[in-house]
Amino acid sequence: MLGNDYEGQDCGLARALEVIGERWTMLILRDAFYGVQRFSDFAVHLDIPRAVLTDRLRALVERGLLERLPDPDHAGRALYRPTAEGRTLWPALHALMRWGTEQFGDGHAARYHRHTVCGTDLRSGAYCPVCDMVAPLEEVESERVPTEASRTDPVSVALRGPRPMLAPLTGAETLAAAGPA
Amino acid sequence: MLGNDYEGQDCGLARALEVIGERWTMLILRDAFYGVQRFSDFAVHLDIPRAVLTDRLRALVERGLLERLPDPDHAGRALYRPTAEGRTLWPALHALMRWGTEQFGDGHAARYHRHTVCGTDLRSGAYCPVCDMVAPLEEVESERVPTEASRTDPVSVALRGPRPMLAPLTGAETLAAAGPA
DNA sequence: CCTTTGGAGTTCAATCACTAGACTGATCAC
DNA sequence: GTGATCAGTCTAGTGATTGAACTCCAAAGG
Repeated sequence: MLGNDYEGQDCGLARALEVIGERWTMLILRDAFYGVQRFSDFAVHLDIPRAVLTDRLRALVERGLLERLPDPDHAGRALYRPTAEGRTLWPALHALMRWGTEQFGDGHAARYHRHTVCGTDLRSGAYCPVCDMVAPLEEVESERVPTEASRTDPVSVALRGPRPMLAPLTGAETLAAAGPA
Repeated sequence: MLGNDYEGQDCGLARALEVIGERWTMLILRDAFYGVQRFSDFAVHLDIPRAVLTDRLRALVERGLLERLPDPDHAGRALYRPTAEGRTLWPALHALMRWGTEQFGDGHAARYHRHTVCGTDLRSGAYCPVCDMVAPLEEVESERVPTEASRTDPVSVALRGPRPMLAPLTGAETLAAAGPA
């Protein structure tokens, strides 16, 4: 959406938006947090034009929020994974996600995020009130409450959970979901 | 940037981005939280094309995040203020702002947000660790640490603070700042 | 070896959004 | 009434996004 820069603005928010404010970028990061790693899985799950996906992934890798590494199972293909720096966006992203579901929660499905070490549902900003800390992605599992309107693509099905955040979507998962209909 | 919708995505994040994901929208809300209320003040502070500002303000009013009311001091002009619903975005916006300043904190100025009832600096998500609560905008004051590179427009100067969030920028403030140079 | 398939892009024309700047109509200070 | 300011609108030019078609490569099947 944005495309670009807010050069006149000397505020952290403007800096943040220059990196993650473009259309699709936050959704790509969200998927990466959920364990999506392959180009084709992002594309299927997001319904995003591939040219845009290519561009956004490249930008995120350039910015150091994702890392691109060769897929051990398929020569010539790449996997995209959140870097440590990228994972620092988790609380902010969670806060936005929560706001969205709270505002429009009626007809839309909710997704729960739980702190695995204590079983507590996270508050806005991925804060665990029991442990008094921001729950890092490695300690979070998520589950989707299904609705009639849920997407049925293999990636959406595989991500219904409950499953740990960051756990890579395996080929078996997406194939099984797509599988013998 | 975005322009629009992510209709296929049944996720709170997508819903949120449909409302506040367009270019400029979050910066407009941020300014509104700081007390900017007049069209011209938004325009001066953001360096935003006026056609876009008109459009975004209209959309935010339509969505119920801002309210538009007649300016008591100037017939025919309007003021824009965050609604209660709009203010629920504060924690998410604060989290993003914090992330931006942390990522690029070196050369760029920081802005502090303090919980006025206890004097504590807020954590990401506007959380006050001392009071164990999210500090609502009404209980927050902010202050800008000035740098050489700071903007010098009247609105930026007036917002340096310390000053309470939501406190309206008066005509006197912006005039005094612009004043006898 | 040859062909086919599917992933991961790239390229392209058409569309849509954003931008800067000129313009308008209303209000206000003088 | 004149000029200035504000809050917009309009318009033309630019840039980003889109969907479809195209390419390149690796692996699988025969």
